Amino acid sequence: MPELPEVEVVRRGLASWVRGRTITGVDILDARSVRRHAAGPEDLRGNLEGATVTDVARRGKFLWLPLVEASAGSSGAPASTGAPEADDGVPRLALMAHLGMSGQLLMEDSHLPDEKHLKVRLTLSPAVSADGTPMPSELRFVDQRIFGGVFLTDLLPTPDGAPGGLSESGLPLIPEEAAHIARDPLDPAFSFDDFYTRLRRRRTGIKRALLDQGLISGVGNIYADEALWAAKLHFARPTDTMRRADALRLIESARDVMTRALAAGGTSFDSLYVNVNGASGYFSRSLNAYGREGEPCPRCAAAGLSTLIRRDSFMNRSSYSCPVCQPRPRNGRW
DNA sequence: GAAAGCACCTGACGGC
DNA sequence: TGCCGTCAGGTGCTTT
Repeated sequence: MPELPEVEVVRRGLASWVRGRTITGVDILDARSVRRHAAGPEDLRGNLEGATVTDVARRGKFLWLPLVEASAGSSGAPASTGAPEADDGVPRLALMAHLGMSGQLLMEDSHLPDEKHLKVRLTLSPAVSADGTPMPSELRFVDQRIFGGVFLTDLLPTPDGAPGGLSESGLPLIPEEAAHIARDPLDPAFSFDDFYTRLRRRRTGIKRALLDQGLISGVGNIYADEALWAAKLHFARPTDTMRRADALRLIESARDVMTRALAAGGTSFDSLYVNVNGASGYFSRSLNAYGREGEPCPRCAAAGLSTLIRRDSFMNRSSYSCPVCQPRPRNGRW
């Protein structure tokens, strides 16, 4: 299941394949995967055909391809988003993608058979690699559970003038649909002070806050559990009791676990997450708490204790923690 | 306005 | 063998 490291692996993989290429064909095989494009599949197709991809950017788990449209009037396609037409090479539109639970963005040659859950296919203009070999001609969006999708959105200037997301170009542009998403711990523009100030204003538990993409992005259930385990914090710890040192330790833990996951190519439990070349990551082997119910807590084991990781139901999903390292409060005091 | 609950969705898996 | 229920979980919408 893709979280921030997995999406970043995909972004880096895609960047080398699609920058500067023009979309020459669009096949929408399942309208449910483009349901967030309010104007419908035909409008999406009309706007994409002839557009050129300038970059691949990401904020949190949202990924987008900034687009320079074909010259005004050449395609006859309506500009459904209302973005001003311009011919200055600056992208005004972006193709947004969210992988949801099971989405994949794959670069493949056209002769390869369609995947069982292929939803959208973009055919790209021919290009060759630095070594002269032809690049794959298709960008495919594959999604088994259909929690993800692709849609078109306007690009807006960022309020602070900082890059809208991680990308090679670093343009200060952000898709309208991602403007509410906070920056993630790996983003150079992430502000711990801002995060901590907003965290203290919340009246909820720390894990629920970690999963709120408007407060901090990129953290999903897996890395929330791993970061909380590393920081020795219980998932239900009230946010307004979080000391600055607690919050700092938590953010550094999240940053550390996601950096290591990124280096390992992401976390894969099954075939639902793969990179743009279809390969799985290896970080699941390095998880300390998530998915390890009934197994010894590594930290307790190192101290000679035989504590077992427990699983609790939380927010209609599972939460894994160590009852000794991450204790519940005593007498209501944290 | 903020927090919490729920629907969406498909495949794997266990129990009968 | 086949059916049914449960589980997995990110996001947006609805309810409180």
